[in-house]
This record gives sequence, structure tokens and C-alpha cells, in this order.
Amino acid sequence: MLKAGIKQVAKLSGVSPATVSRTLSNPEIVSAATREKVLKAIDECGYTPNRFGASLRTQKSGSIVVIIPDITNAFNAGIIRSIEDEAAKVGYSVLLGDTQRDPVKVRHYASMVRSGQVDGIILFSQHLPFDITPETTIDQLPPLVNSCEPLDLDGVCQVMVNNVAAAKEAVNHLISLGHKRIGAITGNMDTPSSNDRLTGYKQALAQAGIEFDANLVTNGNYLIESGKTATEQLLALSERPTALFCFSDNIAFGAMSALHDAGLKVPDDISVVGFDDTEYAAFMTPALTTMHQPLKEIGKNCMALLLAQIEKRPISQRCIELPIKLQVRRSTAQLQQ
Amino acid sequence: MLKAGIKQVAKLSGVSPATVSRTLSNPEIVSAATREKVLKAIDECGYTPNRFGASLRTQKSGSIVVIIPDITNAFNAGIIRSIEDEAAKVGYSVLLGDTQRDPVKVRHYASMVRSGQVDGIILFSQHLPFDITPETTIDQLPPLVNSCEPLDLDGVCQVMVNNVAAAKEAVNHLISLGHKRIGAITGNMDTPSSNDRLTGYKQALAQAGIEFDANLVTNGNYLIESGKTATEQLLALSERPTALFCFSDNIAFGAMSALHDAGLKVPDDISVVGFDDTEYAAFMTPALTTMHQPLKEIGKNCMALLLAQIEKRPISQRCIELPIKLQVRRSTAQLQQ
DNA sequence: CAATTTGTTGATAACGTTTTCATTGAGATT
DNA sequence: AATCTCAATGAAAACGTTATCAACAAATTG
Repeated sequence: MLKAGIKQVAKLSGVSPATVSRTLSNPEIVSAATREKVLKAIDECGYTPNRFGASLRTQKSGSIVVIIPDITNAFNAGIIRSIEDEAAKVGYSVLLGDTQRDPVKVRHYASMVRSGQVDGIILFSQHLPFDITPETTIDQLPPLVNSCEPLDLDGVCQVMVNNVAAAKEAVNHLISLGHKRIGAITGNMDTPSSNDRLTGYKQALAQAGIEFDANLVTNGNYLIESGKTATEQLLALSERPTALFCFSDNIAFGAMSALHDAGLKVPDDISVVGFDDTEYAAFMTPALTTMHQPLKEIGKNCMALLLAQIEKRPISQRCIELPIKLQVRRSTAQLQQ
Repeated sequence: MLKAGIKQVAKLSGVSPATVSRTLSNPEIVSAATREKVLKAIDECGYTPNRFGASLRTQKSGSIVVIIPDITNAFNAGIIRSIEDEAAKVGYSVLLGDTQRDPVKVRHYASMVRSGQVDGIILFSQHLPFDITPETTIDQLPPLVNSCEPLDLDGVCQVMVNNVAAAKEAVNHLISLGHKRIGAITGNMDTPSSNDRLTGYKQALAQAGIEFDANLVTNGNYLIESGKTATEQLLALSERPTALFCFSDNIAFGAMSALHDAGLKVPDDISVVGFDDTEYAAFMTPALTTMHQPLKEIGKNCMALLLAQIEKRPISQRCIELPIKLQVRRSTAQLQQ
């Protein structure tokens, strides 16, 4: 029951280590007879190839790291699950790079590609975790795909969602229901996603000829709590909004809580729309109207794009934009006069 | 800018590779002068030690895998975040073993310890993912800690919560409010946690002299949806329950949704208690009374116990039971006559 | 029948570390 | 002065694979 190496297997089956290796990685180039012998020996001594030996030789780790601000967030968790799923299908392992927004941790995880511990990075952040000079070209970077929070660097593989358009669609929905005083509760304003959604909000307003009122936008941080406190602030306004555009479902969840506490009925007294369409959305009371994000597709595309880079395959489209669509439920209604 | 190895550093600083290695892992045994030289050279050529070279030599990967049924679940996500945090502190990486309850994936991830890819396993499952014979002794197993869903094997390190006692406390709370017809919505009944909670439920009932009514327990699966459908079933009973004990917050969330649809007010018409105290609990309407699980502590203890095994330190207490306490909020109230 | 191709296999050399062991020289002890 | 100790270093041998290259037999071709 001692840990068996490739040499033991070789000896046991009467072939060379090379042949054992071939039997495992290129079965078709070894004769049926020897293959059988080797397989039997492997089974007999319970041999499992040592990853480090192989990796050291091939310079491939078979792992990737996903650098993500907070695994606890349902949106992030959904994507990472999809990534894990796709990675597993192609024999890759996923290292969890939960950073809690700590730049030190981000860099730590990013450095793993230098030490060879991972073959590539999926990055959910707008900050490139490397030091680069202006002369640095894209192909000097390690395999990397950037998702959801675009970083400002041409040529990097990205899988995104059009946050401006999505926000616009969300707000247009409210406008079409007769709302004019539409509050907005943002996520962290240091993220591109939140900025883009704010831009979309403004564009929708402008297009409908509604004047932008800075008092109606309150900054949150994508967390439930912030949705609640922001809503309380908005309700304290002398002229309160008749609808709320929340930049995440979590925020909407907090908002609903605050609205209930204030004795307001959704959607009769006030409409609310969320963003993400997490699994909670459909079960809120009332069921939340929200922008549906294609988590599964995001993960899938991230992994595909990363794999192409790792395997140095040509990539036709380095920038993938996934559709995001409005999921209308019961939390929005025609404005009551 | 080519990737530098230890040999380049050695040449650049005029020492041997051995000294470079020592400078990095045992700085104190190399003279200050050479240390400085080496450090300067390292900095100059941007050297990062190759993980595989080191791991091959030391037979240590510096990684662990956490095998968990579903990262999307807020409870699981909370624990894994804590594990990642603790692991990072001691220089370990966390491989994400999200299995979606697929035994094949469980075994795949478990096998990583055999291939050397990870040094240990944190397992959230009641099934041991190895083939063992009756003669197998504990110290033949790889470093392993089992959490939340106890596996039936003496001597394995475990960090647990007393689900029987916790459930009992939850139900006693309802009983103390005058409830007698208390519905239960279970999680997956193939898990020990759910069975234990059901046991606790029955014990509390028995202790209060309330007869157990099988009609009042409905099987869910820890997901929101199941909470909703289970509640609908319970409400269809000729004599419906006056309180609901939900085996997870997600279930409670689904239950609240169903109750609202049925026009019932919580807690006036029916009380609800959950289990987990996820971040959503406090913001439900009404705020959910629930059993608080110490996610952070669970993760912390898991990692500590695993590390002790990896480093072959003596372990005084192999079985850790963490306290779980009732968090009373607004979803439970005195039974109205 | 000789020449060439094809299909299998083995020997061997890396891959990049760490660690053991031996060596050196300087300072301390007799 | 001769020996001993000790700290600092280097040489070299692993760790367990895989890939290259050469070798050999068998099969095909001219």
C-alpha cells in the first residue's frame, strides 16, 4: 500500500516508465497487449500519477485561479460555480481567489501564474494585478480573462454584459409605467459596472425628457444593508421617488425591507427593480422585477476564452458581450395617480 | 524578462543555487552579506520560485481542497470564505471542489491528495470518498477534516454543530410561544444534518407532551423552491400548522413567499423559524427568527484541524462542537387563540 | 531479395527545486 | 603551534514525470 510511482508500475508490468506514461496520456500509440499489461499493473498497485512530476516536466499545472471579490455574493458564487463546472469538464482545477477586495491578496493570487501554480487567471476586477510598462504588449501577459468589471486595457480577453444598455432597459421599463421620479441605489462606485449602470440610468431619463435629480441617487455597495439604508434616505426626501432602480438584487432586497418598515406597499406605492436575477429574486414578496444576468454563460465563456489562451489557439473574438434581459415580475406596476 | 530560475539568480549573485534557496526559506542561516546580494539579484531578475520544483522535492503542495456540495448556497459560501481566509494566512491555497452532489466529482477531488496535488481535504459530506477496508486505520487516511455532515467513522477529525440540540431549541422556542401544531420542512433527508434536526424536532415535541404528527413534516431539499412547495402542502392540510420550523433559511424564505401568497401574515397568523442565519435572514419581512450558525468559526476550526494533521502535530481534540444559538427576530410570536 | 517504411519500445535527459553531505576558513581552545 | 568547533557555503543527488531520440522488429515496397 505504499505510494507507487511510475517506476514500480514499469517494473511490475515489465516495460519502461516511458511506456507507462504513454499508456496513460497517449493510449493509442501503444500496442493493445502492452496497454493491457500496464493497465493491470496500475490497477494492482493503485498508481496515481504525481502531479508535480508531470507539471514540472510539462510546465502546465492544470489549474486556473479565479480572482473574485467575494464568494459570498450570490452573483459571484453563481459564476464561479459555472467556471468550476466548465473547468472540470476539460480536466482543470479551480483555485479560489476570494480577495475581499484586498489588493494584496489580488496580487498574491495573480502571482501564482508566475510561479507556475496556475496556468491562467479569470479576473473579476477592473484593476490589472501586474506591473506593466507602457511598452508591455498583450502577449506578454499571462493567459487572462477579465469579466464583469472591465479593465481599461486593449486586447485583453473580456466577457461582459452591457451594463449601460441593461440599466437603460430597466429604467425604461419604469418610465413606460409612468414613473418620473425614479430613485437609484448604486453599487460600489469604484466599479465600472456601477458607473455604467448609472450612465444607463441617466441616458434613459434624458431620452424620456426627465430631468436628472442628483438627490434621487444614493450610493450603496451591492450589499443588502446598503440597500436598506439607502432606501431610508430616499424615503426621507421631501418629494420621495415613486420607483427604485436597485443596482443589485441584494440592494433590492434591502430596499424591500426598508419599504415594508416604512409601511409602503410594493408595487402599489412604489415600484422596485433589481439587477442580477439571483435565485432569491423570484421568491421575494412581491417577486422581484430584475435584470437577468446569464451567470452560466458568463462562466462558460470565461473558461473557453481562457483555455484558448492557455493552449495558444487563435482567438477570433477577444471580447464577448452577453445578452442581459429584463425579467418582469410583480414588484413593478403602473404609477398610481 | 525571460522567466528566471534559481540558477540564474545564483549566477547573478555569485553563489550556489543552494544558497539562494536557503536565503528564501531559511534566511537566518545565511550571512547578512550574501543574503543581501541574493535578495538584490532576485529583485533584479524578478525571480519567483517555481512551485512544482519545490513541491516535487518537498512533497508538499501548499494547497488543500474543500469538497462542498454547492458553492451557490449562502451557508456553504460563508464557510468556504472563512476557510480561504484562514488558509491564506498560513500560506495555503484553496482548491474549489464544488461537486453538485455528484459522487464522481467528489471522488475526483478526493483523489487529488493521492496525486499530491493537495495536502489535505475538508469534506462537507457524510460519505467518505475513499475505498477502505474494515482494517483501515485512521492514520492511513490522508489529512482530512469532516464538517457539518458527520461521517460515521471513529477518529476522523470533525467540526460540527449539535443539530439535535439546535433543532430542539428552535422548536422549544415555538412551544414556549404556545404553539402545538408545528410544521417541519426538512432539508435533504439523506443528510445527517436534516435527520438530526428532525430528531431534535421530535424530542422537543415529546418533551412537551405534544404528539408527533407525521402529516406535519414535509421533505424539502434546503432550496428556496422546496420551502415554497412544502409550505403549500402544509397549508392544504385540513388542520394547518400554526408555526413552521424550516431546516434552512432558504426554506424559510420560500415558506414566507408561500405564506404571503396564501394571504397569511407572519407572525400573526403563523410563526416561522429558520436555520443558518444567513445574511438574508435579518432583512426578510418580517426579520427571520433563526438558528445562528458560526460560519466563521467553522471554517477556522476546519483549517486549524487540517493544518495540524498536515504538519503531523498531535491533536488533543479531534472532534469540535461549536455552539449554535437562537436568534430571535420578528417572525415568531405568541400563538393567537 | 534488398531497401525502405512503419509501428513499438527503451534509454536518457531534462524540468526547478531542496536537502544532505562534505568542504572551507576563521576563531576558540588546549 | 596544534587541534577543535562552528558558521557559511557548494556539489550533487534526489523528487516523478514526459519528450526526444535512437533502436529494433515487422511489414511493405521496388
